[in-house]
Amino acid sequence: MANAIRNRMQLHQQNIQSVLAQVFNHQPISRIEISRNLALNKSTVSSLYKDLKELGYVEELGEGEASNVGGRKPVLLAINRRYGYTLNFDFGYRHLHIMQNNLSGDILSYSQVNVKNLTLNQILPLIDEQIEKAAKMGNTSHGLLGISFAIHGTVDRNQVTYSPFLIMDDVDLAKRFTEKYQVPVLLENEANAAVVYERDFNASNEHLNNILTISVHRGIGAGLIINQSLYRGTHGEAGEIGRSLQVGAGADNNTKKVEDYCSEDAIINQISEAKDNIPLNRQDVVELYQQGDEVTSRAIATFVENMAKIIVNTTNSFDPDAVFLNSPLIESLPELTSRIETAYQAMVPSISIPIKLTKNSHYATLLGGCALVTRQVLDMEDFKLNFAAQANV
Amino acid sequence: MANAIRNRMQLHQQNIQSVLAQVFNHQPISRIEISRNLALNKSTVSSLYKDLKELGYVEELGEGEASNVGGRKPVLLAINRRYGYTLNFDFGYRHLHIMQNNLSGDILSYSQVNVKNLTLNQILPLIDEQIEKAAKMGNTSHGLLGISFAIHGTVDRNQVTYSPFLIMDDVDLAKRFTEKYQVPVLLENEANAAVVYERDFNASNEHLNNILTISVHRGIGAGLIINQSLYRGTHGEAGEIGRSLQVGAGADNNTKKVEDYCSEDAIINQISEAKDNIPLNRQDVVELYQQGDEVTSRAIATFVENMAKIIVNTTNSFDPDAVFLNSPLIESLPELTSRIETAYQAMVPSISIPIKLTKNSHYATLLGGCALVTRQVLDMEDFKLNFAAQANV
DNA sequence: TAATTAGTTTGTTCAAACAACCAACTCACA
DNA sequence: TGTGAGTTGGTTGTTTGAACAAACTAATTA
Repeated sequence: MANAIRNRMQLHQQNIQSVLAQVFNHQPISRIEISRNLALNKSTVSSLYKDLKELGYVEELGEGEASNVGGRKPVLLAINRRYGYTLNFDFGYRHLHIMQNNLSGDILSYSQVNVKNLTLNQILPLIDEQIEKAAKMGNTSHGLLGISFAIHGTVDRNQVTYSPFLIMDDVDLAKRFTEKYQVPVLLENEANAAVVYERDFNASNEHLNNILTISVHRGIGAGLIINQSLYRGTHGEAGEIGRSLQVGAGADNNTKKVEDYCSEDAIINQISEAKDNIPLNRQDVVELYQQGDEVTSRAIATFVENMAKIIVNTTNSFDPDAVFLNSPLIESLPELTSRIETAYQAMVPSISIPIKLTKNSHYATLLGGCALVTRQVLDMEDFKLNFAAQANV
Repeated sequence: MANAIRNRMQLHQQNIQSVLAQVFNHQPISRIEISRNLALNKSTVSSLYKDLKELGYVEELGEGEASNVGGRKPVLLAINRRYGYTLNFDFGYRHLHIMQNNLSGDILSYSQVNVKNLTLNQILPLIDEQIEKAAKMGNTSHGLLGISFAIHGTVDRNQVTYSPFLIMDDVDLAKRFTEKYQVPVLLENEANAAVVYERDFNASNEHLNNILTISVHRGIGAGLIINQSLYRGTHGEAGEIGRSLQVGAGADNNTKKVEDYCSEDAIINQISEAKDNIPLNRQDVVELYQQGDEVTSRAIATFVENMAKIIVNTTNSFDPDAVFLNSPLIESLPELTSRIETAYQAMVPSISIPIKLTKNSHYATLLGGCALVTRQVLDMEDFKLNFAAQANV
C-alpha cells in the first residue's frame, strides 16, 4: 500500500489500464460490457477507450450480435493484432527455441535452431539472424516490441546469476539486445516462465491463486505463483528445490542434493552406469523402459517414488492450488504422471493437491516469456491478463 | 488488480486509511508531515484527518517543536490509546498465555495461566475469566475490540483444521467468542503469528519484503511473509515443513518426517531413550548440556546439523531476506544460534541469508496475533502498519 | 519587523457520474 | 410488410465532489 494511487490523474491512468485489461481478457468485447464488468459508467468507458485507441493497442472488429430482445448491435473491441510482435527465446541443451507472438499472445511462428556444443558467443549471431528474419516480414505497424530469454539457471535483476549448462562468458544479454534493438529485453528462469504460462495461458487455471510448477530437466527447479503473481524470491532464487539436502542423513551426507537423485540427467546416468557406462540419451531410456528393461524400470520406479516425495515436500511448504510437472522425460512416458500422483497420495494424510502434466513444455516456457515481456510492453505488470483465448497451440 | 479502486469515493476512503496508516506508523506526527509523505495537499490531509477524528481512532497530543528557522508549531497527532484494547491468547503446552494491548499495540498486561493436562472445555471458562477481568478495568472508551488465538496447528478460514497437541472437541472458537463478546475473533497458526511479529514489531525488519520464521516447539513449522504480506497457502498449510520427507531414502523410509528428527520433543525423546527412558523436560536437557553430558551434547550436535539442513532447504524454496528461529530450546542455549548459522553457511555455496533468533518467543506469538486482529479492527488489512515503536518489551 | 512554517478557508479544477439523447435492433400485431 | 413499442449500445452536455491551489490566519525564530 506504499505506492497506492492517490489523485485523480493516477486513478484515470489506472482506469485506462483496467479498460485495456478488459479488452485483452474478454476480446471481442463491447463498451457496455466493460462498463458492467468494471462498474464504471458507460460514458466513462467510452471516454477511456478513446484514449486507448489513440495509443493503437486496440481496434474495432465490427458489429456483434444484438440482444434477442432487441436493441442496437454492440461494436466489438479487441487488441490490435497488427500493432507489433515480441520474440521469445529458450536456450535448450540441444536447440535454441524461437517463438514470435503478437501483442495478444497469438503464435505467429515457432522454430528451433541446433546449438549443440556451441558457445554463447557462437549462438548470439544466430539470435540476431532470427531477429532480422522476423523484421523482414514487416506486417505490423510497430515491428519488434520486446524480447524474452528463458534461462536454465537463476536470474536476478535481469542478469544471469547462475548458469550450470551454458557458460555465459560475461555476456550481459539484456544490455546487448536492448542497445541493439531498442526494445525491452527480459531474462527469466525457465521454471518461472513455465509457471507464468500456467497462470496466463491456461483458462482452467484462471481462479487459482497459488500455482507450483516443478521442472525436471537437467536439474530440478520450481516456479511459483503466489497470490496470482510470480514469486521470484529476494535474489531470484525461490524454488531452487533441486539443491535441497536430506535431513537426518548424517553429517557424512551433507552434499547429496535432490537433483542428484532425480533430475533427468541423474536417471539417465544411473541407468548408464548400471549398463557399463554405455552413453544414453532420453530417447534411449524411453525405449529401454518400453521394452521392459529391468534396470530401467527399477530406476524409473525409484524416480517415481522420489518425485512423489519432492511433491510432498514442496506442497507442504507452499500449499498451492495445483502442481504442474514440466518434464520432457515424463512427457515421453505419460503413464508416469498417474504413477507419481498415486505414490504422492499414498504419502499425504488428508489434503491432496491435484497434479497435472504440462504438455509441450518448450511451448510453455516460450509462452511464459511472451506473457512477461508483453506485460512490460503494455505497462500492465500488475494486471491480470488472460492469454488463454489466444493460445491456439 | 481485480478489486482495484475505480471511483472518487473509493479513492477518498483509501486516502483516509492512508492518513490513519501515517499516524499509526509515525506517531507523533503533524498534518504537514503526512501531507509531504503522501504527496497530498495539506488542506486535503486536514480534511481527511477530520473524518478520522470523528471515528475516535486518533487524537491530538499537543504541540511539537517549531522549525529552527521560525514558524508555527505543529500539532502532533497519534493513535488514541484509550480507544479500546485487544486480547490475545496463545495455547501453550503448559500455560495459556494472555496479553492485553491497546489499539496502538502497546502491552497493557501479560499473564499466564497453568493449563497442563486440562481439556479445551476446561480451558474455555478460564479464558472467559480473563476477558471479564480485563473488562472490569474499564479504562477505555470502547472496551474490548477484538480477540486473537494462536494455534499450535493449522488454521483455515478461521477454523482449526489440525491440532496435534490440544484436542479441539469440535469447539468452534471463533463462533463461540464472537457470539459471546460481539467482536472480531481471529485464529492463526503460531508460526504465522510469529512471522507477522517480525514484520510488524521489529523496526529493523521494516524494509524486508520476504521473511521466514522457523518455529521449533513440539513440532516444526514455518511462517512466511511474501511481498510484505502473510502467505498462508490455499488451505492454510503453507510452511508445514515439519512434515517433509527424505528424498532418496528408499521406499522403506517413507514415513520419517523432518519433525521426527529435530523437533524439541524429538531431541528430548532421543536423550531420554539413551538414558533408559528417564522422563526429561526442556530444562533437564539444558542442564545436562551445560554439565557437558556426552549423550546430550551428541544429540544437540545432530540437532544443529539438521537445523542447518532445514534452513538450507527452506531458504532454497523461499529465498527470503532473513530467517528467524523461534525456539524455546535454542533460546535456552543461545550459543546454538551461531553454531547453526556456521553449519548452514558451510552448506551453501554463494548467497547466505542472515539467521537470527527471536527473543521471548511467547511474546512474539501474542504480539503477532495482536497485529493481525488490530488490522481487522481498524479495517486496515492491506496496509503496512508499524507496531515497532510501541513494542516496549 | 521580516522570514518561515503549520494549519484553515475559500474558490477552482477535472475525471467520473448522470441524464437525456440518438442509433439500431427485436418482436408483436395488424 | 409495415408500424410502433420496447430494448440495448453508445454519445453528448451537464453536474458533482474530492483533491488542489491560493490566499488567508496563527505562531514561531532571528
